Amino acid sequence: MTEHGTGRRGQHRRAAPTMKHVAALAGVSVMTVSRALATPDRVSPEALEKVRRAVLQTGYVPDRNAGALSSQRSHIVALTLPTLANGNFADLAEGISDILLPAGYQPLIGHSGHSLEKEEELVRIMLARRPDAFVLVGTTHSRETSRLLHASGITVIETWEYTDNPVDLCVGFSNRRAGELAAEHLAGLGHRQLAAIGGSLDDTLKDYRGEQRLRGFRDAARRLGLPDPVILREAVVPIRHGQGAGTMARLLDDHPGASAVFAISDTMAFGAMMECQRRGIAVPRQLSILGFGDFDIAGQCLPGLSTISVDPVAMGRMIGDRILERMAGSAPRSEETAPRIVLRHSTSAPPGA
Amino acid sequence: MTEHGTGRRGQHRRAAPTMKHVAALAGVSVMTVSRALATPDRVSPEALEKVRRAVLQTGYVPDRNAGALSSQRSHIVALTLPTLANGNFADLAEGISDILLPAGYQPLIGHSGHSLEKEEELVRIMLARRPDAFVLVGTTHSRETSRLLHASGITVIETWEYTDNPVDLCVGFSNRRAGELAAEHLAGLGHRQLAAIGGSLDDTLKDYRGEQRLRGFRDAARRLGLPDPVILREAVVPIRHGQGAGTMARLLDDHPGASAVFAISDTMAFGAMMECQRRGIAVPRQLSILGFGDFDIAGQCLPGLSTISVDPVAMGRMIGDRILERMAGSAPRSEETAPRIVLRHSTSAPPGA
DNA sequence: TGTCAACGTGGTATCGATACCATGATCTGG
DNA sequence: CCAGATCATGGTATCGATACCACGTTGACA
Repeated sequence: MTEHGTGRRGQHRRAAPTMKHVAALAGVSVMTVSRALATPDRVSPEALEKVRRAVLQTGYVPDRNAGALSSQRSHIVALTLPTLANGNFADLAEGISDILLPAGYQPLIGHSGHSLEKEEELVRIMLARRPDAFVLVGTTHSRETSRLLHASGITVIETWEYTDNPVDLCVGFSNRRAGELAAEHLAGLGHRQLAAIGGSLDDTLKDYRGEQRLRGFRDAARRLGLPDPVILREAVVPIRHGQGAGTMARLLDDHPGASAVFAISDTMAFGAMMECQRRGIAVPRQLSILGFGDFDIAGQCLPGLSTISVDPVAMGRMIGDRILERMAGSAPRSEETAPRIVLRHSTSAPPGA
Repeated sequence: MTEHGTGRRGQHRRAAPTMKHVAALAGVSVMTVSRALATPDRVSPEALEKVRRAVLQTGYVPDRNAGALSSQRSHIVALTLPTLANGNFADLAEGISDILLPAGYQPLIGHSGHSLEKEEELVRIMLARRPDAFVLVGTTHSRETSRLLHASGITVIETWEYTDNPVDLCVGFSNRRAGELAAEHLAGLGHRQLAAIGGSLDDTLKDYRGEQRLRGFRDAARRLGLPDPVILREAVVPIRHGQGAGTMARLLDDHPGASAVFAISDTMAFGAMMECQRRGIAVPRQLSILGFGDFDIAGQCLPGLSTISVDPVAMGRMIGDRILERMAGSAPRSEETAPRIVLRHSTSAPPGA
């Protein structure tokens, strides 16, 4: 009687215990078990205790996929990141998890390698798990990605970049504003000839958000009456293997006039600093360097790297909160967060000032 | 007719299209649709074409959870990492994904924050999704974790640390061996008084694998006839916020005799190098520093950090391959991978040599 | 030309849970 | 003391897919 019925479905691996097993052991119906686990206050204390014991004894873990099928709520939240190997995105994911896991939601993480095609593929695969919400990094997506998400009819949250016209909801900062902030900070220190180093524009691996930062940087410089910044780009996406050293070398060789450099990411900024060290250029006395991202390394290197922080953990938590609100039936609003300067010791007034 | 039956289950959000919708549109049965998607070669070309068109038109994405319930194979692989904010683990996850995703498996990633209690909680939550396989980092788990995994009867792969007695399968390296390698390298350069810096032994956040490395380091030094290495530990888990600078300062103050330092992670090694730079101690001329992990930063800093690499991407792919083999019915074997030294410029012969 | 295998297709039961409804027991109030 | 509400519980249908079986068609071969 405690064995499963016909066993027709072939010889699978030893099956995990089901609610039916627990119910039989506890001497109650499966419905009572279901309620005991989901809404304990609607079950008598005695029944609850019997169920509790049976669960412990069997090592029962409910099958949430089956539950999802029945209730039409999977309690899964999909999350597509460009890559895991970037502290900021990892932090974002951890922030989201911190909020969602205790609330009974399971984050499902994927990485697209900065490619819109891979993102689309990923979205398709993840939609097959019927998430209750979908978090996307960035606001640039393929046409088909948008169509799929729209057809699925689920909550979509775009992040890492603020937009006034989100697909659905948006929690993010303005990359353009981050760039402006960088220019304003450097100009405020007295620098006039600015420079910036960023990622390239390969066809398939565009760094959309980095470009936004560069644009904001240039526009702010113009607005402040400075000459147009020198802007150099590397041949690859800057995060990870883009060290910035090569670009910095080009900058130093070809544009010796610049007294301050904004790097599109801390990784590049660090590489740039190393190139300076190699050449015996003192940072910040001879050259100021400003990064972006506030990665761990920014606080550890010498001199400490001044950078722009967007607090990804906080952003992740905000996203988690928005999702829970939406799941609870309320209508949360999009939110723009503010990037802020973290001052350390890699920026100062220009040499002759 | 194309509308769903009773609609009894309340007013949900706009529902995603189902196989029934596709079947109706294509003018075939749901079984034919199912086969068209799963085993196209068992369906006539005409039917296949009709289904294909209907799928495109509806934007249909199959519900893999429902499929999993029916077929008893979820095509989910659970993966518990200590943290995402560690390049090595992120690489491991990407390596696994690279293999599994194209094969139709979905990695489900969680992070335990180095805590066995959180790992257990995570395992429980992930088991609720009925993964076909479970990948765990490390070989130390709570009693209940082991019980749950055992009761579930699924494939378990332990990694990041090799053991002869795995729960099920193991793909990893010997942390002890990594430590030995470090001592052998430094001894081979002519160093006699070695030192090592590592993570602390808090009660809940033990760095088990780091301790193994330290043990291997000490044992190898003894075996080589060197005096016992000085071993200092930080008060927190070394990765991420453990910069190593403080420990290095203690080492320089209290044990000036050591000419070479092995750091339990590149993060600490980098902090140690910065402390040396701060004090004007030349690396490697006055002091050799050897790291572990071959993080990106090791190749970027000055001098380049000599370190021990365990090639996490390759390990991840190996894990993915093992899982696929197991799923295909064969019986893959555990595998021990070999850590190897990556020589850069932070280690050399000791000062007086 | 008849027999049998292979092939393409559809019907039905089922996976493990929850929604909804029905039932009987207990409680509350006039 | 009984009507109506509340509570605890169980039975049944169902979520969206696949496993298994059954059937009709076609083609190969003797």
